[in-house]
Amino acid sequence: MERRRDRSPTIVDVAREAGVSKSLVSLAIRGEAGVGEASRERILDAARRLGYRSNSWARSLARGRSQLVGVLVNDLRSGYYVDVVRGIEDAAQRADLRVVLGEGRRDPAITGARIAHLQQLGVDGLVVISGRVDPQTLAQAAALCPVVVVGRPPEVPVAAAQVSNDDRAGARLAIRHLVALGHRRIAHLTDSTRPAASDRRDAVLATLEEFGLGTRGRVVSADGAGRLAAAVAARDPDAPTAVFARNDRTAVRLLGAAIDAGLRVPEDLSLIGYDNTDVAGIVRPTLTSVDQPRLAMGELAMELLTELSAGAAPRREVVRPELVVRASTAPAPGWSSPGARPD
Amino acid sequence: MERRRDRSPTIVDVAREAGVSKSLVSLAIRGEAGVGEASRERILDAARRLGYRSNSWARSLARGRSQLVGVLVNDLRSGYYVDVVRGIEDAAQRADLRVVLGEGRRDPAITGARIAHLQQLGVDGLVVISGRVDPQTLAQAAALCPVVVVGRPPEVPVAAAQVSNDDRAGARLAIRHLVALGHRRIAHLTDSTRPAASDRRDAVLATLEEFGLGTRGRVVSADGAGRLAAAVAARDPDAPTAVFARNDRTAVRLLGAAIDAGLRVPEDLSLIGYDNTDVAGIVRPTLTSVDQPRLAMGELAMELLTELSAGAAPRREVVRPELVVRASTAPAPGWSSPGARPD
DNA sequence: GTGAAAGCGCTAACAA
DNA sequence: TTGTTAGCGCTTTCAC
Repeated sequence: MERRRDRSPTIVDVAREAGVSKSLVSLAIRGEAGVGEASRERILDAARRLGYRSNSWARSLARGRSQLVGVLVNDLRSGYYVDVVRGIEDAAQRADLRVVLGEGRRDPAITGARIAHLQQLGVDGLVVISGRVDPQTLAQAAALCPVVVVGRPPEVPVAAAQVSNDDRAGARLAIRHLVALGHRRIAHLTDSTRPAASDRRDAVLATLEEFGLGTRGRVVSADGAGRLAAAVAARDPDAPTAVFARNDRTAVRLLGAAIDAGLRVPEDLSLIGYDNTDVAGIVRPTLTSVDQPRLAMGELAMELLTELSAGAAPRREVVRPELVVRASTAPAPGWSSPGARPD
Repeated sequence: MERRRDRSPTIVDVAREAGVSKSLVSLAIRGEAGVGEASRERILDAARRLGYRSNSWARSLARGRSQLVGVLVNDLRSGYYVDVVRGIEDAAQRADLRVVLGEGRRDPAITGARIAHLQQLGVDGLVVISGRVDPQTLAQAAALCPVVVVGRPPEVPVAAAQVSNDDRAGARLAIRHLVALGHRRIAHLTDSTRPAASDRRDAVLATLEEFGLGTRGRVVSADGAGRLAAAVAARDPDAPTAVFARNDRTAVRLLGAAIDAGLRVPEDLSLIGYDNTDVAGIVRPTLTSVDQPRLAMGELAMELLTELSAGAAPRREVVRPELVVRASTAPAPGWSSPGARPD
């Protein structure tokens, strides 16, 4: 009963062609020890002649694993995720694993569906790079296979490992940089209450307080970017001279609004983003931003995944962000020499 | 011989629990007809109780296909590819297929490896969205499963279907727009000789010629963006007043160089990109760009793939680009009223 | 070093 | 409507 007229060759065909048993072919093809030099030669040769291609469905079925790691990213348009993925891919390659990718499109429902799909595929492990994933989705996923979370979703199952950056430290870097430049009215532009965002916000307020710079009205919703720019343009005495946005996306949107409002950046308004994505180097002025070591985070994620698969307890790693100073930040208007550095 | 201590339940377990045979379970779970209402109920119930999850390796192995379509994109950072993927995913969902994604990182070698990997996975079909793929790679791929190419690699195997946009038409749109704005010295910024790029270039030159606007020195290499900006800034009488770049990436790089050189865009220099990616709306001034209907192209690709899988002959579809006018193009310096439109 | 045989979990023909 | 059985292509004991 041949299903397909010209089925592709199997180890049985190779075995017949080489005049050996199929078990030997299996060993030879995987490069296992315990095959005579002569047989090995004949087998590999026969395989080549026949154009043999190993069937991964059968292999996975027989071995009970696939050598596949699934990676779910929140949004492919953001260079942030893509860089983490590359870190993962590089590490995976070294571990002789293959990566399959899925995108959640910033939607928890789609994210859940894609995660289910990846697990359906039979991945040996899963890396979820998204803050937009329901705790329940994540818990279910972690029950099925090793899971590493990169970033900070609302909740991380106890069984899962995690890689994240120190958001409080990152926010402090940004605020201290602005204070050092003489800024006194500093606003934080944010639109989210998820852990990363709220930590950044808390750290902003704490740091402002530390410097005795009132915190009232210093947190602005991201959709108020236009109003904020207008206020600065109108020389509102309460308007900030510098803004730290929760990420580059938000910062770039404000930059657009500021330019549209006729402001000069950084002369009239300094601006800092977060994530140091490629767009930060593309816009003008180029954007000062807090950098997360994305490639390293990806590689770290694979490391944690490997540990988990080996049965180790899940670890949580926090990496340190760094400030990358570009052209969007300058001394506050009227600020001359920066006496003692505030830090 | 149990390999894993707590192996997950199989149809056999479900069958035992429901007191029926495993074939009936198989039918019931897939929702096939020919299962008694009572049995179906009992089976699904048992499956739920046991937490049964169908094993896709076994299913694929038994059925000879995976319901998977592989998608290879050139570069995930570009919104262009991502949008095409979304079109594909939407169409795939309707056809009850799942998408697995791979990235070629703008490198033919990596692209080849990823394509091989996707086929190793046993995809039923493959969509390659990349101009950066070797003819040989593509030919090998097309020999293994149905392949649809989106875009214009150097060569497309006869067995493969293709979706592309009319690059000549797109280039004409751009040039005509600039001519209509009174520009007479128009340059084309390009750095590639692959089919799409060279068609755009040819169409640019042909269109300039059509309008009697000399073509000498009108094609500038992309890495000459800085020099070009400098020439404009120096008021070189030969310098262009408008530039059509081969894509948004290149256009945005030139925009940066222009701003860095102290130029005002579009007052001193008009600028058009190609692809209408998200970055076009993000930079300031916003970028006029030639739009390819990416979502539709993705859906079309899935359509062609379905046809191919059904045994139809491969088709080549060419879609029409459109010009999206934004803020980076303005009348040429000294140009007053645009008499009769040149088109 | 090599071969025989029993699975892996599922589908699909065929019988009942 | 339901059960039986023979694969799908590979891995992995266990004999030889």
